[in-house]
Amino acid sequence: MENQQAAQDQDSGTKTSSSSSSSYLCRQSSTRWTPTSDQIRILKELYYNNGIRSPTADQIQRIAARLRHYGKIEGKNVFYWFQNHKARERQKKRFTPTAPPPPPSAAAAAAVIPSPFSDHHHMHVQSHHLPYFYNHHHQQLLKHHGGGSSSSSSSFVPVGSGYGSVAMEKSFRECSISPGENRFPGGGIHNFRPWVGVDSYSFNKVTPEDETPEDDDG
Amino acid sequence: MENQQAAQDQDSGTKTSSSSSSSYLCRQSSTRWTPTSDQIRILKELYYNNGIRSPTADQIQRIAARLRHYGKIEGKNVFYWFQNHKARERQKKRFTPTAPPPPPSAAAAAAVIPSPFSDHHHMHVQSHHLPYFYNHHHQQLLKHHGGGSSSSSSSFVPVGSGYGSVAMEKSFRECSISPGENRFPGGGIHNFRPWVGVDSYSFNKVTPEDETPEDDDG
DNA sequence: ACGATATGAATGAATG
DNA sequence: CATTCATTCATATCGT
Repeated sequence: MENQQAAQDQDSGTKTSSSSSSSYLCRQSSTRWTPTSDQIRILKELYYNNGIRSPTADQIQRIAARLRHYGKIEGKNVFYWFQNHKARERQKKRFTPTAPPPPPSAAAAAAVIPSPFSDHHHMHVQSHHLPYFYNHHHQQLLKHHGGGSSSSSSSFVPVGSGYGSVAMEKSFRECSISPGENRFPGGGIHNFRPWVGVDSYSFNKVTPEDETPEDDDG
Repeated sequence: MENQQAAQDQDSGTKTSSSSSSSYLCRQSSTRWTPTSDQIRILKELYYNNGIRSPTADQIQRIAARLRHYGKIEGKNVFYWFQNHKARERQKKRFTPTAPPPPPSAAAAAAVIPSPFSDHHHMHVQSHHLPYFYNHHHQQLLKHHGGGSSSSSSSFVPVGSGYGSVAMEKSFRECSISPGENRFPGGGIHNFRPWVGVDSYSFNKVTPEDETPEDDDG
């Protein structure tokens, strides 16, 4: 799963199909980050072996810097990856009431815990035909270098220096095309994206549980 | 919906037989979940009659438990089904720019409900309903996910409301993070993105092709 | 058999 | 952190 195409996205690497003679010009220049196999491998290692679930800003920077050797990647990609990975694991656990793990109160249990849901990932090269024809545009991302923080963590200790708890509240997460003096006062304000502001809806999830599982809906 | 047939029942997907041995080395998870007619019927009932679009983990368990009576099913299947169903319906709506009389009231939402009772798609009936062209350019609708009703009540709820008034505007995504001068105060705890920090001074590109930030692990 | 479509599955990204 | 959306891949099935 964690590997669908694993294309080289650091450059305009044209994905060449190594199966059919048809010249499929698969697009990989999507807007989203397409992690490479190596990146996935490292991320998983950090996740399972190191037990990193919610890396701090410091860790994210370093991880992104390291993963950049294998392809274009930004800090936010790392952040999202961990967020998603953790969230999905939890989510899958919620879906399946099978084996509710009792809290062993052991925080050091950072072992390789496979997903109770599907720990297999397909390893193919997605060399198929084009699903449909689509016009792609080139979304060239800005190129920025990574920070050169020499913390030199050991091979096993967490990459983090122990920043503390990152609350990571709601902040505007992206797009700063307008290079203004966007400084954030220490008062603690919630920044909203200037280009959006119509997401307010009156409805809210009621989380109903009054569903009769027998014949109410039938 | 090229519905297959209710044959596999609780047994695993043995209906595939994998007659055509493709050159693909990986068959992923083999047979994916093939919902039975009863399962689909119930799912659609829950979707249309009950207005469940995004069931909570709690409901997913219950639904899966109930549907398991008609065949092997897991929580993830229910989850994916609702996710996909909702997404596809929205997708179809998106790709219908012609002759869609704009239903002003929520009553129109009920109009789009294709009568789950009469619409037994046991075989391949009603399979052709939309040409389903895929010539979508990168124009997306405004993100306004307000379909979080998930009302499991037996009462009929006007689901689907909120898809009418869309401005069809989208801002650029993936604008990279170059905030410019915005740097976070040392004592700041609010609104800081872990993935940024090094980009703060990215305005002054010192190394355009920098690749080796440091050695954290090695 | 091939192509197209329908649809399950996966995941990056975003919001609340 | 939970939930949702958008996009894409994978594949079963049908139409030709």
